[in-house]
Amino acid sequence: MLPVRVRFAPSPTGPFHIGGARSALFNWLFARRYGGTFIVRIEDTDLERSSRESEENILAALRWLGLDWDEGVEVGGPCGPYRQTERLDLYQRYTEQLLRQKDAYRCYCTEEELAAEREALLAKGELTTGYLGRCRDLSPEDCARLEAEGRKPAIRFRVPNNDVIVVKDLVRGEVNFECSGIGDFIIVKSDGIPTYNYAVVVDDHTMSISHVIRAEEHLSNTPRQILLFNALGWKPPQFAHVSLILGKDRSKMSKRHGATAIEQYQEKGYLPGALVNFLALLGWSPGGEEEVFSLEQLKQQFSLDRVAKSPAVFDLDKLNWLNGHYIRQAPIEYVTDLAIPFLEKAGYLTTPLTPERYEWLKAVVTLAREYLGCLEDITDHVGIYFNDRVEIQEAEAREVLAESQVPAVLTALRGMVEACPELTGVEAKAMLKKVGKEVGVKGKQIFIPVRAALTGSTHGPDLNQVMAILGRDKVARRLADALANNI
RNA sequence: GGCCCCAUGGUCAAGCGGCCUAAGACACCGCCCUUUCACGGCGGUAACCCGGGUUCGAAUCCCGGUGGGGUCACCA
Repeated sequence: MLPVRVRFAPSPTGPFHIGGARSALFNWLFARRYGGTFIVRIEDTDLERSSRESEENILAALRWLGLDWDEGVEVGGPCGPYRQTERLDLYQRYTEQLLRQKDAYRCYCTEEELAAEREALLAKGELTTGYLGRCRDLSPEDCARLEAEGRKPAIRFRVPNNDVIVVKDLVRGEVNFECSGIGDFIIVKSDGIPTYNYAVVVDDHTMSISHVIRAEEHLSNTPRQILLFNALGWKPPQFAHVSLILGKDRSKMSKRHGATAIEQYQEKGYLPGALVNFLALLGWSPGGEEEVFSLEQLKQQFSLDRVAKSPAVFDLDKLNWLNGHYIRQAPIEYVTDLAIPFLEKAGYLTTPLTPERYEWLKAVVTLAREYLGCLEDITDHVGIYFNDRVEIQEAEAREVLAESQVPAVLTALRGMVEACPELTGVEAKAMLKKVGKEVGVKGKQIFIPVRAALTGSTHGPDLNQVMAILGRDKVARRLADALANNI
């Protein structure tokens, strides 16, 4: 078997899409699983829309996800350059070959003419399938005349008439396409830049790509590419077309379905490991009952024959669950560090933090992370620790505070707290117990009002820990406020 | 519309002719744990798109229908 060489070949024309990330992941996993090479190539032949900025975004996102590449932009390699606009002379060489072989020809039709032609056919009720072939058999004299008019030719590939192209796909099996349904397509635009279908073939061959793993939207392009491979006398790589990621309404995932850019998930506080785990399970399954996998585990198990053929709906609920799981499992310092920017942005915090403050923050995050689907949500759960005054969150809290035993409970507790130099969780627990004895009430009658007085809510994390985090002074003051009916 | 792909619970999915009175996960519901909420544990509701074949036997194979999706650019 040939050495495995796979590539991820994004076009840097916008934010890095979740679907692109999954393609990248599958390629990376495949390379790592079989000891192959993972290549990143930039397909920037759309001069209008491509930008260095979005190229850098994509590369940064790849690194953030933990997907490193062996060859490609920035790292170099033996098959470079890895940006298509830097390989123009290469394409030109093969264009000349195709022209010479008469597998390609110059087309002088303008975009306007083609659009008009298409419209005319549509008006007659005939749906078009590709180019009609006006310039297919131009004589050298015709070409000279057209060029004298100032027309710049594009170059089209001459699709043979009655052939059938068979795509042997590793996930879909054999897929047949009639050439009659294809129509001569442009391989070099009139500005001399190759089109996607052409550049991809030259690059995949010259980079010795063994497997092309990409989204299903490219399946119908594949026969064109195979035609090109054949005309150039090259052996096509193996193909594997992975089904698309769909939005809730079952159409291709797009902006209107919510966040589609990797960057957005990063900004909301999703952990790269969780995202990778989630994406891997979208369209691929290891078969067992386990759902949580590290990148390391994934790369040991991944295989194309367990890739599903049917499209998958992006389920945010499941992502949130998985991400929450990662947030709860990860080392507390890691999660704390990731949470800091969100807390800063919410105005709860200013950095740098003193070591004491950082330790305190870790305790806050420890309690808060139990509730999180993503880090962004942490700000909804920490107000009680940062705010100066307590705000009643629910009517029930107010009702609880109005109960008859409450003044005695709060007064007793307040006395104990004020007499205590440093309030720890252990001490808080002991105090609450003692309050019960002194006042002669127990259980809920103590805990719920104390919680309400301290946090404005009747539920929340472990009360002892909450008290320890608030500290002696804040607890004492809040108890006093509650006693004075001041909240 | 032409061409192509796909079809198991609301969602992700296991299943690759008998082990299926169909796994697991998310979501949902109940119970337990707990001072409360969450986490966690236990349990529950819920699916083979339809119609024909093939076969002793079909969720699994074949054909047709229906439904969904993709693609038909001098975008990738």
